[in-house]
Parts: sequence; structure tokens; C-alpha cells
Amino acid sequence: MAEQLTGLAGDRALLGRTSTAERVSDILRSRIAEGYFPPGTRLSEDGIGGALGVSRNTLREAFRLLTHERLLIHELNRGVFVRVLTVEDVEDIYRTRSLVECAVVRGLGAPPYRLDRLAEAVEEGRRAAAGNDWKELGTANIHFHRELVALAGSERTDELMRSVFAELRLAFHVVDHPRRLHEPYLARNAEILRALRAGDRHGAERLLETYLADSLERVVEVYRRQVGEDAAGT
Amino acid sequence: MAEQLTGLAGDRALLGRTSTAERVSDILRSRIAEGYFPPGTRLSEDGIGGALGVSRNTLREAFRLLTHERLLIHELNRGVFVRVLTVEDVEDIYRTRSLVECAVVRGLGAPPYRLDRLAEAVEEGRRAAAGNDWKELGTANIHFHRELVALAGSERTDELMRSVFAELRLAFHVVDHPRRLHEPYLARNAEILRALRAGDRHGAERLLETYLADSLERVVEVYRRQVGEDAAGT
DNA sequence: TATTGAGGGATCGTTGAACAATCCTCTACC
DNA sequence: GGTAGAGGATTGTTCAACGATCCCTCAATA
Repeated sequence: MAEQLTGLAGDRALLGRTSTAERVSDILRSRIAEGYFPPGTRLSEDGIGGALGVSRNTLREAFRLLTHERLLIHELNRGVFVRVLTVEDVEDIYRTRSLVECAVVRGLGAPPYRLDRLAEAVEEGRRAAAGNDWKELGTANIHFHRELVALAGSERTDELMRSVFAELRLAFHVVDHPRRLHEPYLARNAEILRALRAGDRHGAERLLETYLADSLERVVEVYRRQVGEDAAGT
Repeated sequence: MAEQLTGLAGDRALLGRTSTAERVSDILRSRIAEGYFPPGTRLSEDGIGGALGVSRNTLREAFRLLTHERLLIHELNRGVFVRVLTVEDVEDIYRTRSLVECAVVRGLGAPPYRLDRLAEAVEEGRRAAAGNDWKELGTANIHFHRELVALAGSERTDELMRSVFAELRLAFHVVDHPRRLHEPYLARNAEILRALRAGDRHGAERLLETYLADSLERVVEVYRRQVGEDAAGT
């Protein structure tokens, strides 16, 4: 009986996941991720609440969840807006990524490492590239780096970086040439994976460091141009 | 005129007023931090709401904010409780600290560094120790490490670690011998500061690494005993 | 023409109330 | 001693209402 109960305890997470606010935030999150709500969009309580058929309180809780993930910003008495990243934000995101991701690789113990999920992310990227789905490739890239962080085995670090990656996606949605932005990094992800497979975490760290520096440069370049255009259009 | 306006823009943060829920959560956060509400305390909606004179809805909003910060946990139909960290939580906190703090020190550029705030935290610790105020010394220790992280100059990293340090304080409140827990590290903080002053970031990183390993060991040791007692008492 | 100020509509912030669902305690019972 | 059930207390959820704030419009003024 005892082991049956402890086995059941694992299912509790599923049972507790029935919150309406979480489901609403899931919907909004994917809408934002797919660009349906572009950065800067205001999400009105009445509009969204009416469309989804949930009460204002529930919706506000969903907003709060997404605000905590930095996908929305909340302005008092004005409502919530899809976050618009500044170039400084993008730079800070990469600063944090470089700090944490490199530290994770450096802090890996002796090989071998559990790289199956990392390899799966590379495969996912290959499939996306083969199908010319560049947005999907961007998602796969993010998965790769999330799995990289997961190698540290720290729940908190995972959560910290998850929100950073979610922010990064906001930046990706502003740019209009996803292929130029994501394609070069597929090969470099594979390269990092190869280095880790060989047990060369030092080499992997170096690769990662230049990877992030290059990626930042490119994102900022494209991003700055895009933001400039938007500002001119306003 | 233009430069006056850009100068004014910096004051906008001050202007951004806070909602009632935020103010309530500020109050509760500092109460929790100072140990007024020890871990495990149940915060009843009626009790707190009545004492603070806010409605249940507003209070629940404040609870949600703090739950997102991991300071409270929410049990369905039972209410919210001040979080009780498990030993695994403490270990994960230190895992994250070690990862990030060491990475920050390693990632410092060429000296000299802006160490005034770090030095101020050490001074704060000295004053607390001189006054035999060991809880205050724990706070000063946390300040030291927060300022250490701030050297990276990353807004996101700062915020990430702020919540980790807030959690850590929860652990500190469980132990009953704060002197044994905090006193040894005052000298070691000063030592790290000295290494950084000398521009020896490599040495500082090594000091920090052993510091965190030792601190974790001691906290876990004391913590495990305390938690064991509590479990026996229940 | 540009700026200022008043007014109105829309939206958000907060409260209070209501009712359902759940938990906890205490009692009665076997 | 252990169990079942009743009752009270607390939380979960929704709704309606009102005040506060923001934004837009428009007229008055320099």
C-alpha cells in the first residue's frame, strides 16, 4: 500500500494543473510566441476576458504569470502590454546567457555526460532546417540551450534561464529574416555537442563563448535596424 | 531642453506608483525576511486582511506575488504558508550561487573594480559582529554576495539572484545558532574583497568556491538537525 | 499655430458580497 | 481504539459596483 501511495504522489502534479489562469496564460504565451500579439500590443482585460470567456480576476492572474516571465509589462492604470525589448535588454539577456551557460559547461564534472536531450534538440533543428521552417529552427536553438543549462541539474538555474529564453524569443519575433538569424547556429550547436561528446568541456566552453558573442552581434544589428524603422514609422 | 528631458526620464521610476497589492507584498516580504513570520507559518486571509485593512482579493493578489517569488507556498483549499525549504532546496540554492557567483568573478574584466559597495557590506558585517547582532550579520553577508553579483552589471542576473538570496534567508531563519552560522564568513568575505582589490580575480574565485562549499556544508548540517527535530516534534 | 485646460469616455484598481468546495475538528458510534 | 459523519471555519471563484486614473477631444487663449 505504501508504495502505491508514493507512486500516486507523482500524479499530484497533473491533478493540480487544472487552474484556469494557467491555461489562459498558456494560450496567451503561445499567441505571443507565434507573433499573434506583437510586442507593444496592449491586452485589454475586457477584450481578452470576453473573447476567452473568463472572469477578470482569472485573467489578471494569467497576466501576472506572464508579467513574472517578463513577457508582459504592467503599467498601473493602463493595463498590460506585450513587452518591447530595447537593445539594452537584448545585450543584458546575452550577458546573462554567457555568464550562466559558460559556467554550466565549465562546471560539468568528468565525462561522459547525458547528452541525449541535447542531441535531440540538434535533430529538431535539422528537421526544421530541412523543412525551411526558420521560426521552428529558432525554437530548436532555444531548446538546445535550455538543455545545455539543464546539464547543471539545478532546478533554480533552469527556471531562471527559462524566463531569459522566453524574453529572447520576443526579440526574435521583431526581426523579419529568421533564416539569416538562426541558420548559421545549427552547425555550431552540433559542434558544441560534438565537443561535449568528446569530453572536451573546455573546448565546448570556448565554442559557446564565441557563439554567444557572434549571435549577440547579429541579433543587435538586425534588431537595431528594425527598431529604427519602427520608430521612424511612428 | 532636450537634455533636461532625458535627465528627467531617469526619475520616472520614482514616479511609477505602486498598487495596494504591491505595497502589501512589500510589507509581508520584509516581515518574512526579518523572521516575524517564520517558515511554516500559515497566513490566513481573514487575519492578515483584517489587520492590514485590505480586501481579500487584494490580499490574495499580494500572496500570489510572493508565491511567485517562492517565499510562500500555496496549498489548495488550505491557504498560503511561509515556505519551508527542504535540504534539497538548500543544496540547489548553493548550486545556483556557486555557478553564478563564481562565473561573475571569473568574468570580471581587467582591474580595478568598483568595490566600494562590497567594502561597505563588509563594514556592515563588522558593525553587526561588534554589536553581537548575528542575524544582522547574516543580512550583511547576503548584502556582500548581492553586491558581488552586481559587479557583473547585469540587471537580469541581479534580479535572479535576489530571489535566490531571499530564499536563502528562509533557511537562515530555521537555524537557532545564527552566530555559528554567520560569524566565520565575515573574515572570508573580507579576504575575498582583499583579493579583488589586489586584482586577483582568480584567487578570489577560488576563495569564493571553497567558501560556498563550506557554507553549504555547515548550513545543511545545522539545517538537517533542525528539520529532524521539527519532524520529531510533529 | 501652438499651448493650455476642461470635460467625457474608457479602462483599471479595489472592495464587498455571495455561494460552492474543501478542510478541520469534534462527537457519536461500533 | 478506530471510524464515520455532522458542523463550523476557511478557501476558491465569480460578480457587480464605485472611485481613480488615463487618454482623447475640443474649445479657449496667447
